[in-house]
Amino acid sequence: MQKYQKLFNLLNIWAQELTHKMTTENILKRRPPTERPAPNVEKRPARQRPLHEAAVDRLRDMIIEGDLAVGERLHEFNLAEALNVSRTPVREAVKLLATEGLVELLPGRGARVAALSAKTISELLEVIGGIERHACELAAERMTSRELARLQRMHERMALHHQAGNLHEYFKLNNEIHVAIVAAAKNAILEATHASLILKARRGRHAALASQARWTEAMAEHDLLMKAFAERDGRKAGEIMFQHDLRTGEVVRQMLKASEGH
Amino acid sequence: MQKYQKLFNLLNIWAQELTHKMTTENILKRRPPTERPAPNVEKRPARQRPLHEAAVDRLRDMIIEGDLAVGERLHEFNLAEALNVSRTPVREAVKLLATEGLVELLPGRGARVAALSAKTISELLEVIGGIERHACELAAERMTSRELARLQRMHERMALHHQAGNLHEYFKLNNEIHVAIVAAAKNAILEATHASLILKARRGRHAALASQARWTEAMAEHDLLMKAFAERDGRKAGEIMFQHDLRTGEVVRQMLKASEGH
DNA sequence: ACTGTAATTTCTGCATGCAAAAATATCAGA
DNA sequence: TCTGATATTTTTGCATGCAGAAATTACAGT
Repeated sequence: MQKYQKLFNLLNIWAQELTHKMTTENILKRRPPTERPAPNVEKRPARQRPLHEAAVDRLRDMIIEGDLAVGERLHEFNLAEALNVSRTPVREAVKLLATEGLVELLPGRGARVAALSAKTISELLEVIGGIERHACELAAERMTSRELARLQRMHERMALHHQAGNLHEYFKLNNEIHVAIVAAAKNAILEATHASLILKARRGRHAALASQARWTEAMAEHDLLMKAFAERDGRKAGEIMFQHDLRTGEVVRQMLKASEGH
Repeated sequence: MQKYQKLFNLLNIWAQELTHKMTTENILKRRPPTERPAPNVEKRPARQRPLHEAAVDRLRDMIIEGDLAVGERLHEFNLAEALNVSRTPVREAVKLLATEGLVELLPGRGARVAALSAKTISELLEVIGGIERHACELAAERMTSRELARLQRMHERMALHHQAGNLHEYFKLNNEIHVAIVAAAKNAILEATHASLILKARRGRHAALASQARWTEAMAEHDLLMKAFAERDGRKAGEIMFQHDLRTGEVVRQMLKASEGH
């Protein structure tokens, strides 16, 4: 709980005071070159990935998985301890998550986990729907036959998981299919925009996992979607996708609404 | 050029060494409450806006306005000096600009201004087109008559600027109209997504400023757009907007292509 | 008990220290 | 003069210091 942090710092100052002169001398009299190679060999910092990046990912997961409750304050010190880094990378990570909309910056008071209201998830899926509709239209024109075939195979595997009642695998493939369609549109900006929105929507995704009725319905919509792609009818595919997303949004919205009411 | 930074630091250490004990004592013997109010009165930190935020905006402008050339390395120390802050807020700002796509992070080597290729601007405007088409459809349904009237007035003012040959004011209003239409769609996520894309596209905007032929054409398209809105025909408005954006994209792309070739 | 105020503690925001990586300069040997 | 090794400088990435703001607690006066 970071009690007496100031006192802790003070003790550190005393400790440093004692060793300060030595440290300064170390800087002045640089280590002779002869002894440099040896000690460096055993040292294995082994860090290729920047800490702030790891921090972003860890924190994002913590928020999406609900480890950090909505509205909870993000304490730099505590998070830094939890992630075993200093406050600096944590601060950078929090700023990034703020641009993603996962956390809310309180000027002068840090940040807290942003609320994910039923309204927000609804808006999110409306936008995702628009983007995926656009992606379908472009993909129908631009996708190679290889890509189309791959999509078909993914779809079939998803159908198998549906029949087997394997909800988790079904959802995973479902997500991959959506991503693959956007990728087939061959527009990097579209892909990146979509990815960032999908990420935010993931927070509400677990809510959708609960609806069995919607599951079967969604499967049927995906069937129609693949038919439209087979005919290379982008307009039709887009419309199906759009409605598919809007319906998903409505289901998630109602579930969140119900849990909000409670 | 940050020559001899290390030496500079070293001198600082010596200076601190001299005052260190005093500082420590100041911390121990906290200032008595009686003399606290007085010295604080004259102090005017006068900073309500976080430095890192100001840094983001300044840097973004510098990149968009071309003060920082494409591919140029971003040196924390230099930028910090230029903006009169320390490296910390600069680092935070650079990270944010990286998520916006304006700069490119080079792991272990800082960052550089990201290239804005003809392809990228083309993709950007394709996505913006898709989003604005969607916005038109939603706006036609959701916008109030007040909003529609306001849009009409903006359009008329823009037409005046067009006739007067006032390019700068024309573009400003043009931008405001696009933003207003997206706002009328009543979807905060859509609005935010659009805003962030527009921001990136601003980098290529000055290129479009040059084309007089496109200017007149674009004005005609806006006329059609307003007619469609008057009829509350979202589908039609959306299509017009989409084509409008694609054409703008094509013009900017060709201009950038030409300047790339040089 | 309740409210407002002062004292205390915690926390944020920024500055700066420092080790190690990267870039650059130096120079010996071909 | 070029090449490659080595020394030097610069730069980054992270850790940590510290002032002041915010939050909390303690407490006096009602």
